[in-house]
Amino acid sequence: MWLRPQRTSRGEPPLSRARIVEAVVALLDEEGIDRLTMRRLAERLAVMAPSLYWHVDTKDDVIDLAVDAIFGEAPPAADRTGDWRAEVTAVLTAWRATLLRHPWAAAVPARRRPTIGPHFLAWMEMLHATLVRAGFTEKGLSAATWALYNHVMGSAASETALHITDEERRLGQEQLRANSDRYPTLAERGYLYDDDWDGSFTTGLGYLLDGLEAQLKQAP
Amino acid sequence: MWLRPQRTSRGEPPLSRARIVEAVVALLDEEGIDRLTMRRLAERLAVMAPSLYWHVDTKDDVIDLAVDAIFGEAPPAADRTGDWRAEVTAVLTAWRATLLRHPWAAAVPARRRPTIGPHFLAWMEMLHATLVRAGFTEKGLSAATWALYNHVMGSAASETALHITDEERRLGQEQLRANSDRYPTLAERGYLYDDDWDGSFTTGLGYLLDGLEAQLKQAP
DNA sequence: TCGTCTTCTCTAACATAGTTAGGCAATTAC
DNA sequence: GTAATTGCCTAACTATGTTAGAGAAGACGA
Repeated sequence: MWLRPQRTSRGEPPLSRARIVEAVVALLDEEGIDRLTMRRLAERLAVMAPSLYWHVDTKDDVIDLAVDAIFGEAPPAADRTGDWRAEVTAVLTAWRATLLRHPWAAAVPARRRPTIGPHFLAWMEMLHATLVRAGFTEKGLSAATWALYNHVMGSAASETALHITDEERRLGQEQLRANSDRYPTLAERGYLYDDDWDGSFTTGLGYLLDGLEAQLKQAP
Repeated sequence: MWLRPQRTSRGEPPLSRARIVEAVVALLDEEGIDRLTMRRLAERLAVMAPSLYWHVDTKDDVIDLAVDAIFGEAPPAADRTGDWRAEVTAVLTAWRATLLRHPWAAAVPARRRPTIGPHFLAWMEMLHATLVRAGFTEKGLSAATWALYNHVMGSAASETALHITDEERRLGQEQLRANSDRYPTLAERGYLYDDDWDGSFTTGLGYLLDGLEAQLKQAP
């Protein structure tokens, strides 16, 4: 008994959901989602893995908490300029920045249940409210929301998942050229040739907003 | 020796990469990606798990093969009507149908390396070529490709991942209403309220195409 | 025809994972 | 002061991806 280390003398605060969340985000940022294990997470908290299960039900819960946590870092700004295009752009740009700060995050929702954490919902509320004020209703609102949602999430997911090295890019180009009969356009222009993700996001968002604006003017 | 069953007398064709691909797609379709294990896949082929590794390097390879295989089922149609909007719509609609036939597929690329299987590349070539014929070049082409890519993949991923039961939807609505001060718009209109995925896809695609068309007319 | 080589599957096993059971100290509640 | 609760621990179970190495069947050359 006397040989065992005293728990409270470790100097660190006891385990708590908040500390777990903090630790898992740090772990994901530093090592990526493949290296997230309950044991590694526990180690970071100077605790044994099963202890985590007192505060959390499953590993999936931990991931859900992590995703919601990053959306809580920078709550959506709410400057109602009256210019809905600018507002949507601002929301989505900040949204995207959050996802890129935590490159593991964009891929998570695609594979799992709907994200319904409070912080994420705040962003969704922001986007939704802006579109409602812009004049969208019913099906148009739904389609606009999903299109914009897919654009942010998709572009962030693409950017973070599709990173390849120069060597891989070179090899890919080689393969394409070797099969230029099957892929003439790709062989000529390249595939995954463009690294200007910011530009693609912004330009693509512009396309979408142009289309949305036209829709609004047509049926207001 | 004589007691052991003879291998070739099992009546089934021997293991091959093609048979593995066929089996993994069936397994994924029937049981989903969470239930894909090398042992279960092997069982389906009346083989022990380690035997698979003669034909395949890792489990990820198997998944890559599966994804590419489904894109080979229905090779992209190539009716060049001259109407690029109709052509893009046709390609993306078929693309989406493929993803929805195999609900596990849309989530895969988001998490992994770029898809560069031959069948998938054929679809990408189709989309790319259509946009090139429509008049897109350089940055605009890249942005258009990614925007459309994200729209198909994203909408299919959303549709297949975000399915919730009526009970869950009811509970979610309840939660939102209980917090209607934080989420006024969502509480009123609902979140995940709309099941018209087809409609959202088509309408959203319309927005995008409108925006793309405007861009083309502006700077041809 | 014999032996050797290649091909392919098997058995056995390892390391790592998520998760559960149950114990035990510290703290809190009465 | 005793009893209940909290919250962490050790030990262990099951599942999974993957490797090592044995061995059978056929191919192939002498």
